[in-house]
Amino acid sequence: MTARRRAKAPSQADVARLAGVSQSAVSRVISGNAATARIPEETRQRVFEAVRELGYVANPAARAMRNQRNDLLGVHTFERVFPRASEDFYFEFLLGIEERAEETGFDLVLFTSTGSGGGGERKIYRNGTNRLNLADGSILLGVSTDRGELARLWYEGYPFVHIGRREVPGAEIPQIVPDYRSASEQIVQRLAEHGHRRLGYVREWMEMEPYADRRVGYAETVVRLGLTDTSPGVLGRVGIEEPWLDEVARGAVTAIVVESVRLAESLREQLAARGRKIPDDVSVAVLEAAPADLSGQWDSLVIPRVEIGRMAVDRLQDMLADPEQRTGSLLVPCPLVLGTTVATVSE
Amino acid sequence: MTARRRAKAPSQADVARLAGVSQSAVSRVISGNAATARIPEETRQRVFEAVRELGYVANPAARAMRNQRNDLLGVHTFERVFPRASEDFYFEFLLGIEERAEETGFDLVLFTSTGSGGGGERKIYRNGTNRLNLADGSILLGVSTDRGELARLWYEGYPFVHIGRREVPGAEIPQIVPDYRSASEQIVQRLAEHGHRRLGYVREWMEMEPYADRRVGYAETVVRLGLTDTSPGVLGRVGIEEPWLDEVARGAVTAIVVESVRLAESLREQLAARGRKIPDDVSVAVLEAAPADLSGQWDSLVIPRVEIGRMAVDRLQDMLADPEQRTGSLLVPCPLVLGTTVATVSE
DNA sequence: TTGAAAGCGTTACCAC
DNA sequence: GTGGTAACGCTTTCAA
Repeated sequence: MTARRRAKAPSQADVARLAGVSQSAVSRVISGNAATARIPEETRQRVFEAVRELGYVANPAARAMRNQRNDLLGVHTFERVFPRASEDFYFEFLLGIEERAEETGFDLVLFTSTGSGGGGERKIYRNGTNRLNLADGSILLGVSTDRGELARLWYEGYPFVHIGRREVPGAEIPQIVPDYRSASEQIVQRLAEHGHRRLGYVREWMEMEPYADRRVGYAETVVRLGLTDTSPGVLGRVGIEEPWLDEVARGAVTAIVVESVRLAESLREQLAARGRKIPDDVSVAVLEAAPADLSGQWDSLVIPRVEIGRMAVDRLQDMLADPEQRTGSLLVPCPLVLGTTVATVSE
Repeated sequence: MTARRRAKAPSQADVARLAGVSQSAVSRVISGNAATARIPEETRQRVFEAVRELGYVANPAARAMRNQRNDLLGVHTFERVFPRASEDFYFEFLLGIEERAEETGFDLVLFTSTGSGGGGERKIYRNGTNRLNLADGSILLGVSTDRGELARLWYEGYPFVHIGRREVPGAEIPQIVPDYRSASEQIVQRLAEHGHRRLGYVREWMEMEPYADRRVGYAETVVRLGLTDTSPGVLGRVGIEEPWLDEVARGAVTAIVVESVRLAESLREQLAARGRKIPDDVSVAVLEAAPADLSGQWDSLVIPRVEIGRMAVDRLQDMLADPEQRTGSLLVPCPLVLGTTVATVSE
């Protein structure tokens, strides 16, 4: 047995010739609903026999061209999907996307070619052509700095969903968005319930929407509950400042809300250097998903990534089924994680 | 600004009409090598202007049909790519595949639709049609129980590479194979160098090729170096048997080679229950990649998964470039990991 | 019930 | 240099 030299894949025409029927008959037997034009059993058999003999398989490109669809869902990440760093941001989204794609009978295209080559940011449009077009619709995820691309994509009417919030002026991009704002509200509320009235806020350097949401949720709730916050972070200053830390050590605030685990860890260290402990002296809550580690579990929140991936697939398929559904986003609740870093205020 | 209702994507014909040139001119300007048929700068400009105005983007299906290629690499896994279990078998292969695909400008199709729906085994052929065809060529990975599918795929001349060894009678499937045989040889050799002469072998229940390779490598080297093995495992009996363990505890063997971490852990426990410690009383080496854990690092081997993924992409692209290269596999060395579970024989 | 033929959007060949 | 045109493989309409 030797492999056939991939000469020319047999076409329906070949099958038709062998079976002694017309090409359209072959098409109808193979993919057409045999119901529409009932083919006599005997003809069907002849066709199937020829198919088997020739090893015919449909040419997907031709099908796609004719049908104007693919059953292909695109996944575009603005950074590499599988980063080498173990801190694997996309993985869980992909988990959900794959699960749901499998369940609904779609294949997935990972747009990797669009890379600029050097591992930098990936672009959707490259020399005028848009690879995403290959798929019926796409799920976009990651940090896109170039909003113009998103706007253009949306304007052109290409069906896509964005995972994570991204505002683009003039375009109502359908998004699946973790509800950081409400999660932040709940966290502040919980701190208040534990008797905390003087809070602090530590922000990351990023200015992306997900952070904006957290900040709005925090700030609003502080005001609504009549709490106070005079920390540098709430004014827009990034990171942890020394003079403020000294004030914290002196008891200026009883609870701190931090945007990331990274900053929270750093905060813990610097407080320790001043002889202050979490949560005995200061309570701390983190506004992102935080794994439990050696020193306990941060009070934090859950980002239901798998579920978000699944929702994105469903949302996209709704769009494909009904082009009217071109806009409309989904807000996904982020449950709180009760950890060991928030205590009732002692005073 | 409101999104265009995805009416009909503009085609080259539309562009040609607007620019007042022929359709073939448009094609040449856009994708044809402008060198072949030098287009005057002024014509090019007109075309580009029309492209911009219409928001034209090439139709990939038509291109694929015409060019008989896609620049799409398929990835077919016989099980779900992203398993929910954290023990993520495919992940590192994918890492390498993605890296290399990006570097070489190919996109990736993940064939998820071929699932039987229930999370069971995925099939390549379903009701006569072969989804893999969508991609220029594919990388297959995982445990395929149905060798007939592989044989058919190969016979039909579809370009693919298999990650991991899989023998299919009559088909010379190109494979990227971790060299377990040679790794096993080296491990036995190393045990011999540490003075071990009476060895034992513990095997998994699986009968797949990768295990066969390990067993051959082990058995051959035991014979070649004049060592002895009278363990149940070397005779083909699966797992760890009680009576044999008792013999081990009595000193019947000084070193044991185990096919998996799972079995090695179990072995450690059962030896401990008999008051025997690794490596003080018995040395143990594992024939798979073993993470360091609390009780130290198993003497084991490295499976260079990322590298294997990258090699698979390259191998596949060689096949695409030159259809003569339809056969030919690559053996990838698995370096040894020197751990803490092999000691020099004390007697 | 079956077949002929048009058309999907692209590229490449061959005249002009 | 440029434009017509055939061809890629498929589905579907329209006749027979």
